[in-house]
Amino acid sequence: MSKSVQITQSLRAWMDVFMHRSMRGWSRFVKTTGLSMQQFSVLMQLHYKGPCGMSELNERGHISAAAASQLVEKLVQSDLIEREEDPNDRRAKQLSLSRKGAQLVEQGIEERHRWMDDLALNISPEEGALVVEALEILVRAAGQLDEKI
Amino acid sequence: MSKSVQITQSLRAWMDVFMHRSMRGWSRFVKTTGLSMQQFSVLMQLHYKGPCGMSELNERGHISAAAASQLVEKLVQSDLIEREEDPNDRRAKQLSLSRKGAQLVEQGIEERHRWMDDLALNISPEEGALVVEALEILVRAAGQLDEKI
DNA sequence: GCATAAAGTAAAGCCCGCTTAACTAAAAAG
DNA sequence: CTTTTTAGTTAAGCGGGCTTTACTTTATGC
Repeated sequence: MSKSVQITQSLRAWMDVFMHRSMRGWSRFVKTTGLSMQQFSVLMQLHYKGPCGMSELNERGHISAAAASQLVEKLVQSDLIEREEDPNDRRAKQLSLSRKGAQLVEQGIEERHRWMDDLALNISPEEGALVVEALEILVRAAGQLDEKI
Repeated sequence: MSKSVQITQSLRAWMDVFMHRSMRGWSRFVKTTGLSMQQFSVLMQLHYKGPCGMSELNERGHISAAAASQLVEKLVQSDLIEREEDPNDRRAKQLSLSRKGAQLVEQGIEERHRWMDDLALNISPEEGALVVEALEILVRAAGQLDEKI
């Protein structure tokens, strides 16, 4: 078996294990919040990409402006995000996470991270060094991939 | 920084990169199929766990029997799964992927694997050996985690 | 300045997926 | 053999989320 095929296969095997676990945990968590996936992904977006206007939201989420407006309305009602007028363009709104929204996102991330932590406990220190090195390589490679797009 | 904290942090960093990429790709793919997430997850379940009856479906999916029945009905209509009477218990049904359903699942998995393959291209052979070794450790550790539950 | 474009909202309507409740058919229990 | 339980379906109804259309308000182009 060639080197590159071997890498590919290892990555695929790991992906299968990983996806299965994390997807299940994730959708379970989102369910407990009472929010829809869409709603939660708006929160995640605000967390990772920072505050933005309505238009960014509907473009990135591939939904209509009206849909985005209604989505946001609910999140504002639930006190999870804040919607303020943009001082530079009074038509536009600035959306940002409220304290409560930020906490919820943090909690979700924590949730996702939990089994990573459990996993770490099943790895010996010697193996750990190897794993750390390998993951750094992977994260770097993933970054290079993004640049190329 | 202690060894175990370092492992944890590397795992978390990788998870963030990985989840972001794969979730986005996945939901995009599912959208192209025209199926809902629920519907697709039934297909995935049949793929990974093999044929099963209706009751397994609603228990595993945390939905009512009625919901499962309707879900399955649509998938049968779309010719993605097959529903046959269980010869041993004529009340029960055996659900299995149709040829078309299996192809769709394969396609979805292929889709998920694609960027793993691109990633492999950004890794040198020397790094690759390290990565392969590390991923094997991780898959094994994940397996041990499952056993403990 | 006036027409046009852009940002967002409101309302009406549609489709989807879920739930409950009632039902059929078969198996198990007694 | 009758009763009860189990597997699954059907139908009615609700709510969510989306779209379209119409509208308001603000900015931009000529």
